[in-house]
Amino acid sequence: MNLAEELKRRGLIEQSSAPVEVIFKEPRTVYLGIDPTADSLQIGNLAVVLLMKRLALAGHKLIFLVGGGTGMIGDPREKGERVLLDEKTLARNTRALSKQLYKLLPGTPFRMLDNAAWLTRLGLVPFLREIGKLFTVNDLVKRDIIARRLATPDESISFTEFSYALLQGYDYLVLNEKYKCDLQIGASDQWTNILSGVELIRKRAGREAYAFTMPLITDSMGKKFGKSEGNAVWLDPLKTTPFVFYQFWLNVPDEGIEKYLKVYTFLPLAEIEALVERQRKVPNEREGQKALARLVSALAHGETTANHVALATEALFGPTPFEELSREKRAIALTEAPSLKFTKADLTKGYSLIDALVAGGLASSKSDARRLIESRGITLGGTIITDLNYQIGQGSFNDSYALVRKGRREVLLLVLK
RNA sequence: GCGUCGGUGGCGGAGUGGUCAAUCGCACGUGGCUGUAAACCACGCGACUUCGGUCUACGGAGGUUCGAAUCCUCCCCGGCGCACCA
Repeated sequence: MNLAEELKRRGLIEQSSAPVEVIFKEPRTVYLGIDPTADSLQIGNLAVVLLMKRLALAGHKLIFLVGGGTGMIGDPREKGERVLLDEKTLARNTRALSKQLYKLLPGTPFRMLDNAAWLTRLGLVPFLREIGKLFTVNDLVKRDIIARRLATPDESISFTEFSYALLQGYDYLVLNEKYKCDLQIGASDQWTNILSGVELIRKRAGREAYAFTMPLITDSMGKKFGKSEGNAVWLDPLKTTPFVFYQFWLNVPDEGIEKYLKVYTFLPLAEIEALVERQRKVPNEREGQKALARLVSALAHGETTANHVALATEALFGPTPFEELSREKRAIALTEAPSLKFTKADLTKGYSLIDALVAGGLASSKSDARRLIESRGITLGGTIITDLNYQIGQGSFNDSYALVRKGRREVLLLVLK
C-alpha cells in the first residue's frame, strides 16, 4: 500500500493543497510547527508528531519548528486575546519541547528549528513592504476566527494576533528558501494559517509548495481530545504519570477505539481491523483498549515502562485480589501507581482518611473527599468506608500497604515505611 | 478624550437592596446497571467544620444602609458610538 492510500485509510487526511498522491510523488521536506504554549506536548500534538514519523518512514525529511517567535504573538483563538507569554517561559517551553521530540523519535532523523531565529530579527518596515503587501486585509477578515472576533462584542482582536497568519506564512517561506521545505502539515484547525504559507511561497518565490492537514482529534463529545476538565493528558511523565497515561487509553469508549488505533499506533491496518472485529464480538475483553493503551504507552514512555504500567494495572484491576498477588507484582504496582507514604509517627499523630484522599490527589478538597465518602465512593482494602472520621492506623495496612479506591477506576496505594 | 453598555462559579447564562454560596443548562464527580465502555436513572459539585454551623465570594478599593452581587464614588479591564488623528 502506498503512503497516500495508507494515510487516507487511517483517516489522517483532512484538507490538502493538492491531491496527496501528487504530493507524495517526490520525496519532500516536511515541516510541522509547534507553539511553545506549554512545557510539554500532550496527546493532541502526539497524533501529528506520529504522522510526521509516518512520513519519515516513507522517506521524507522532517523539520520540527518550535515557535519561539510566533509564540510571542499568539495564534488567534475563539475566546479572546491570549495573554502574552514572557520570554523566559517561552525559552523554557521551547527547550522542553525539543527534548521531548528527541525522546519521542529515537532513530528518526529530523531537523529542529526555532522561528525566533528569524522572526525576532525581522525589520518591521521591510516586512510590511515585502510580506505585508502580499496579504489583503479583505482576505484575513474573512477567516472564521477573525470574523467571529470582529463580530462579537467583548472579543475584539488585537493587531498583534491579527498578524499571526503573516508570520506563520513567512515561516514556511523561510523554510522553503533555506531548507528546501516543500510540505507543511498540521491539524485541520491550522489549515488557513498553513495555506497562507503556500500562497506566500507561490506569490513571492513563484514556487509550488504543498500542505495537508489531519483532522483535529476529538473525543466522543467532539471536544479536543485529552483535555477533559482542564486536565490535559501530557507526555511529560512528571505532568501525567505513565500509569495515569495508560489508564486514560484503557478507558477510551468503544466507539473511539478504531479511530485511535489508526491514528496513534503503527499497527498495520489489517491487524487493526481484526482487533476491532474481535472487540465488537467480545466487547467485555476490551482487547482494543488494552492494545491501544499498551502501544501508545510504549511510544510515549518506552517498552519497559509500558510493560510495568500494564502489569501494575493488571495487579490493581485484574481478577486476582491485590493482597493475593506475588511480592514482585505488588512491588511493580507500588512503583507505578499513585501512592502516598506514611511513617509510623504519622499514624500515632493521627491521619484521617480525608486528609489522605486530598494528599493523594483523589479528592480536590476536603469537602470533595467528604462527599466521596458520603456517596460511598471510597473503599479501603475492599471495604466501603462510610465513616467520615476514619483514621488511618496500623490496622488499615496489610503487609505495610493499603489499597484505596475511588470509584472503579482510580486507585491510591498507601505505603507504610 | 467624551458618551454609553458591560465585567457573576470550569464554561454559557440568570439575578438587579433582604428568603443568594447564588435559578438553569453544559462540563465534571460518585452511586445504581455494566465491561475500568456507552446510554439511562439518582445524588453531588466554594472552603472550613466539634456536622449545629462558620468563613470567604459576584473586576478592585472605599462609601450609603439594620442589611449590597444589587445603590453611590473612584480605579482597572473590555465592547460600541462620537471626537481627535490621518
